[in-house]
Amino acid sequence: MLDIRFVRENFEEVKQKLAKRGEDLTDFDQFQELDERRRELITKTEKLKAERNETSQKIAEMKRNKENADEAIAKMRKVGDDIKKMDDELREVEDRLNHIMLRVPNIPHESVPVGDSEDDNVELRTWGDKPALGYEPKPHWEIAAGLQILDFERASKVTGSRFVFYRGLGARLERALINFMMDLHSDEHGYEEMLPPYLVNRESLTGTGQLPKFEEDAFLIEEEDFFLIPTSEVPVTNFYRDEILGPDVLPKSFASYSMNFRSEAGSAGRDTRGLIRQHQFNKVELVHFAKPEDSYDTLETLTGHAEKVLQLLGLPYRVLLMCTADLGFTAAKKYDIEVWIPSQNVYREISSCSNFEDFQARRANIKFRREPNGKPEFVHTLNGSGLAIGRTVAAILENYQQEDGTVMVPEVLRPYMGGKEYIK
RNA sequence: GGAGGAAUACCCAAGUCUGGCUGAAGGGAUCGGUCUUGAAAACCGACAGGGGAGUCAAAUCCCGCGGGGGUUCGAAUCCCUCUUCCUCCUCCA
Repeated sequence: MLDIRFVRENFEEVKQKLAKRGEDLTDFDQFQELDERRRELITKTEKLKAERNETSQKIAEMKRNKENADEAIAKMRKVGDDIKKMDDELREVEDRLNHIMLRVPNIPHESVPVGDSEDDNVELRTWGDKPALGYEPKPHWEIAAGLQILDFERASKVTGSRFVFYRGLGARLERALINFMMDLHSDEHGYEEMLPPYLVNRESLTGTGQLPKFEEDAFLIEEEDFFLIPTSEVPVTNFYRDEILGPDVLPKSFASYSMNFRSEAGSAGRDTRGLIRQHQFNKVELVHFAKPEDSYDTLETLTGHAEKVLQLLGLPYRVLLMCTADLGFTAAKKYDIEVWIPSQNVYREISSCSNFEDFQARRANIKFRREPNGKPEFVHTLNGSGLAIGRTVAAILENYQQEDGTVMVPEVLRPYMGGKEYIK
């Protein structure tokens, strides 16, 4: 959520910046009117409340002195009615204002390139050599079928499309990657390890920005009004919701492994085969809470941590700076890391590292103090995948495939795979 | 799932029955000071915060006793509702 004061004082500038994202701003135009009406009602109603408080004290005094207070009481009854009416209108105005503000996306950072589509994203760097296979690379689902390590068919029988059974060394590889990444981030990169709840309430999804605008993307347990998490970002960022962190807490970073659940509404027909787009997938997520002046340095560090995983696994990748059109709702700046997928001859997103500045902190009400008795300020939140496990498995199967149908195990994973050099 | 109990400030805790000088007692922690070579102890002092309206900035005012409603001239206190926690029973990995 944007700072309402900032929006009030810089309305045209904000509008202009949001327009760069291609936002529909018809509702946003009501902001000024509602904001003004709100403050007008607050002023009036507070004046009456002050009068009521004062007179109530007098009534109490009169009662103690056994004097007659009927006249004052009658007068206050009328004032009470007026307050109630105005408070009702105020509530309605605030609801409408809130409705608008919760749907306004973040303002892009000045270093973000303006663009109309994903074609305007900027490739910053590439890493690694694409494997020279000397034959037509097989897609990972074919490799997996040959090795009997993934079973999509039985998963559709048991559940439905976009689900999968991992079996044998496939399951072992998935588990190895989770452990490898969690060890790397907690032992080498200084993250505190975390295992979060997989179900969260509405407030949490609102805090990180998935609600109210993107409810159809999440799975809902209607009975309890709980949502399956689409990413650890949601529970871990909301870990500090409605809190004021002491001076010694920041910077704080968590590495969280979780299963993630996404409805993939609107993605029908895309990536229907293989591990790329599943309703359920494992991911190690890196979440940072930073002081405002540090958050852009933190974004670089965070991105480096995600890249490190790919480097150690020996998987070729590139890093993109996302343009204004491809930023997503909550980010002020975002890097995507894309891994090389030989069978498709393209790079595919495997990590997304974002700085939300205080956008999520405002929604989730997460603050910190610089001094023990200092004024609370909003923290900056960031997160990035470190990495999406399913897509990493796909990348390993394809980049490490051998002509005989087996797959070499990247060296760093062998200790996690019982020393095995090949999946065969 | 059944039966009870509880939620007050950073922590503990009185106040709730019986609504009104409660501007929420008291203790601990914390911070500042005295003392000390330094520290502890003791003593002295500070200690509701947070949000909002307002203003150049203030002053001032509003809200606030788990969340949300309600009753009343007036609510920590009465009513409704939700959430969380605790005890016992039942069930369970």
